[in-house]
Amino acid sequence: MVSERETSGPVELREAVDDEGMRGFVGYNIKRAYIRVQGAAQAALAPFELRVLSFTALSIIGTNPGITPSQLAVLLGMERSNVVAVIDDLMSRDLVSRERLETDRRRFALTMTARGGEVQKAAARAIAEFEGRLVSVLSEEEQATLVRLLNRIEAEGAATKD
Amino acid sequence: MVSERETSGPVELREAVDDEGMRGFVGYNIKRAYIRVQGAAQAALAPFELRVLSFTALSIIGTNPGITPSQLAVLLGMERSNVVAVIDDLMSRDLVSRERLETDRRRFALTMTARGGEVQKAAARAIAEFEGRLVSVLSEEEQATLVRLLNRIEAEGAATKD
DNA sequence: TATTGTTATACTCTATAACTATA
DNA sequence: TATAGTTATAGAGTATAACAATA
Repeated sequence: MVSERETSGPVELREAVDDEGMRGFVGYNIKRAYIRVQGAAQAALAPFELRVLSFTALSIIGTNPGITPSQLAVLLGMERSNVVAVIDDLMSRDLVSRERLETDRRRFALTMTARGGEVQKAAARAIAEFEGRLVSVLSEEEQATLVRLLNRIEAEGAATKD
Repeated sequence: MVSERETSGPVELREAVDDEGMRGFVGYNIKRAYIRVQGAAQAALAPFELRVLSFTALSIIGTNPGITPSQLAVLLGMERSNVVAVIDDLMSRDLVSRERLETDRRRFALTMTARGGEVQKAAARAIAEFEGRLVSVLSEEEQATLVRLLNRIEAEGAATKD
């Protein structure tokens, strides 16, 4: 059994360190790139007082008028219970409104307000601009390739899990 | 000014919903793929009672013997203060050990123990297996392309930020 | 009985501020 | 004065369990 230190003598400061050992994991590389893009999105959304999650919820409600909180939870990949606060926040700022379904009074139909549409549109432009500063190091074709490869991994993950 | 609902009459359940409106953002696609791969890594590490962050720290210490907590924090992309608990956990389980630097007694040199090396090796195999179930939908060449494209975005983010 | 929205709660992850010991 | 490690704390993000209203 080897001991914890291979060499003996005084311990010296290691000036150069790196994460090369982790780069073999595809997931690690995805994570690192994700952190950068997430940071850019947060910075872009800050002036609108929106978080990435809130913006995503707002956008999905906008393109899916009448969506219920439960359906939204599935798309956001989170529990129903955690969607409540997101919707409450968007409603309190008049970005989203809701209405009970007459056919099933347990459910609510969510819709984006006119004000919500304006905010969403401006926020989307801001994200595209900030994200573009990073992503534009890739050509349009490379961006399309990247998204296609990522989507295949995501789809396989869904297939494995569900 | 348009009203919140374009159509009038009773609200009906929208059976089909989707997130197509978000797919135009490269970051959204990165995030969704990341969630899948992160989930696979968590599942792979569960038997070892390691979290993704702990495994990453353990691996980096293993390939950078003598690294200090501050240097580790930089590589992990987090604050020094949050590294403390990670190191404490790894040390309490005899996966990592530390020793004060004689040249600067404020700093600690971190090293992986023999036991840590065994656990890291087994955990790395488990992650590679679980991650492989997702990533193997891509050819080796496609995987390399994916990593290369992600790394360029990450590098641009670092350049923009730092 | 089952489902939708909701509340309460806890745990993880992360950032900030302040402390200590060393430099 | 400045830096390394540490502690305390707070804010997001997320999961689980239990409840009321409705089906």
